[in-house]
Amino acid sequence: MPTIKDVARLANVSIATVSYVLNNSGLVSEATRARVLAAVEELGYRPSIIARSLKGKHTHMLGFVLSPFARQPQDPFFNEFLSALADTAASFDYHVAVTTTADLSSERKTYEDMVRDRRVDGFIVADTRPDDERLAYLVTAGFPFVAFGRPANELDFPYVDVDGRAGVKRAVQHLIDLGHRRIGLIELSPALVCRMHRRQGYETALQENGLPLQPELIAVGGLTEKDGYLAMSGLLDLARPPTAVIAGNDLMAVGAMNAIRDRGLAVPDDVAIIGFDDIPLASYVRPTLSTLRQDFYGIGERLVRMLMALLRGEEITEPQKILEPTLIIRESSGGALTKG
Amino acid sequence: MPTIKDVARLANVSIATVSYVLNNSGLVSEATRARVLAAVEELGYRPSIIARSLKGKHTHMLGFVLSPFARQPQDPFFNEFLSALADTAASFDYHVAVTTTADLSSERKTYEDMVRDRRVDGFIVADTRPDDERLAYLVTAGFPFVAFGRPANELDFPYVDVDGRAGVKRAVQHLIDLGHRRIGLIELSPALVCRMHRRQGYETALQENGLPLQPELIAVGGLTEKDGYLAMSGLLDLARPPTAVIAGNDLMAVGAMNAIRDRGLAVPDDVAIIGFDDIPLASYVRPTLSTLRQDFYGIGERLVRMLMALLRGEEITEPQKILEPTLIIRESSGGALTKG
DNA sequence: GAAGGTTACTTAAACGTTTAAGTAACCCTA
DNA sequence: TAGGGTTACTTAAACGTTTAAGTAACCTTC
Repeated sequence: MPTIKDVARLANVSIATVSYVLNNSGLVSEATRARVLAAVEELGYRPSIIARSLKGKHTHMLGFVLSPFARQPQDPFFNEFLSALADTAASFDYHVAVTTTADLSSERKTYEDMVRDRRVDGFIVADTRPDDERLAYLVTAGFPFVAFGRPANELDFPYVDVDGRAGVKRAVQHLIDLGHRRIGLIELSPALVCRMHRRQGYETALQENGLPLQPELIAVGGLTEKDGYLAMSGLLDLARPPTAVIAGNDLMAVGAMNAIRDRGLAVPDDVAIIGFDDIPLASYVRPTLSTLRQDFYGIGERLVRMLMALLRGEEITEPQKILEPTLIIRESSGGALTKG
Repeated sequence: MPTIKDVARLANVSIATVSYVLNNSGLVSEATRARVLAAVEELGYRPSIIARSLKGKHTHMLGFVLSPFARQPQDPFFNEFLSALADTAASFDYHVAVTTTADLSSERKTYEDMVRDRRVDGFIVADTRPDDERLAYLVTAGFPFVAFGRPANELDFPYVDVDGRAGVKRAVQHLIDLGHRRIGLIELSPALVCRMHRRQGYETALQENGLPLQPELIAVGGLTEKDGYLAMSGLLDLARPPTAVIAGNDLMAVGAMNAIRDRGLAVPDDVAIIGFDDIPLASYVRPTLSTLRQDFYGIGERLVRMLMALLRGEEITEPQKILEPTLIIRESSGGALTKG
């Protein structure tokens, strides 16, 4: 591996001159510049990022810590989002360091360690939570980061979020338009900030249509297919079960569909279902799942751009960006069938 | 951020002594060691990995490059495998740098860049291919790496692979035992080494049971659900379609099931299906999918352990490890129904 | 009681960069 | 023609570690 010294020797200049040429700083004559560049080419020289990092104060690394939530193997969020992070980071000559945490209690320590070890220049944090220790730590430590998801409190940082309120409201409206009057909600885990906004969308839609809010139609869900299965079973046990249900994510929606089928009922004829996310599974499952689409790739891309601006001290164009999810109507909501 | 100098000053020793204490090398008296450790504690000192990396020759980073194959959002391989890499690396105080490549042509360059920039100490390469440029490059460059998958040629490197031959053979035997005589195969992409072994398993099983090899029952597949759908459609167009089909992976198996259903036929009554991988989708889909399970998490874990041994110059216990996939019998093969 | 060994340190160089400060040559300008 | 400015470099320090080499004190051993 050639170093800057080898280049300097070959070009017959000092290492400082080589550095100036490479960084386009300082005053270097055209002739010398050409000689240095030729030497660089001949030796196949690449500056050591490590030496650069030691001198400057950046590592050219972005951190992404997998939370116990996102780590569920069936969650394709992971895949699309991470691809976006890596792709976009690469376009800035950055890389993404991925770490995991076994449990929530060690999560804060993981962030602290990465900060103290100066492993990364900034973080991308996903799935904001109420009382989010990660956000609290990073804000007080003054360490650069961006988040997928809003804060639950008054913490100030750049983020991208999806408008769960508007999304769920539109989904409920769609079901009401189809004639449904008893609409259930299988909620996301209370550990996620976005649960609150979705609940608001649900309540607002009912209210605007003059429908009563019936607490028994709101089931505590979670994250997994099993959570959805159990929540739906509970709703079906009611004296008057809902005729349509919105689930907090697609995984739970699929679980709900299985629960309905296992009772000998049909989707969407007996119960219509709408999910959230538009994971690939949504179009594989039969009946295909109506859902609210989040563009994970686009969100990841936008987050990295924001973080890069932050690191460079540039102005962030839209430091708090809310994106609308798209209602994708497939078979499970009955809308496509009724119309077509 | 305190440095080793601050610790040395506080403990009233030289920085060399601090370093010796921290690395458990050199001779340091108990009293001095205790004083240094106290100073470290008081200041909350952490050694700079960057400085360490500059001195030593390692970055404490492992590289994983997402190939255009693995990057398909619906491929849950990604998720489980990467979690394993990150988890296991963390247990060695290592991190995983994830990079993507837009297309195959730029892939080699991505590896070269990471090597030349000394970004990582070693690589984990997934999904070996015939004429694999990545392997060829890393072997000739003498850069440490381990692979998920065997080489197609005589290249020598440590790897973990799944015995696709034995797996498919067992699956075919299972179908034969259920009475099937016309068994089809939807192959994986020819760009993957493992396709060949699976084909061998298919052919061997037919042969051992005295069944003829009928080339028209072998369909060129690919990787995605769509590939499976198209391949199955082709098989169903035959004058005498197969009564059972093995697919190269679960995604294609699901595609095949949808193709069967869209013709008004039933799984497993008209055509039995067995997939490969046991992705989470396999148990969500109805009928649930019989498949050959690969333990992606376990494989990732094993690979990192091998790579760490390689980096430390230790002996690798089993440098070429072949694992048996497990045949998981669910509804789509008809076996469970017949028996139960 | 001097030679040699051990113990417990310190000094200083090195890793590969960046960059402030120094310098020498040249060209203006008054 | 001395003083000052510009140009085009070089020198050397610094970033935070590791580690070979040096050193001084003490302990053996014969």
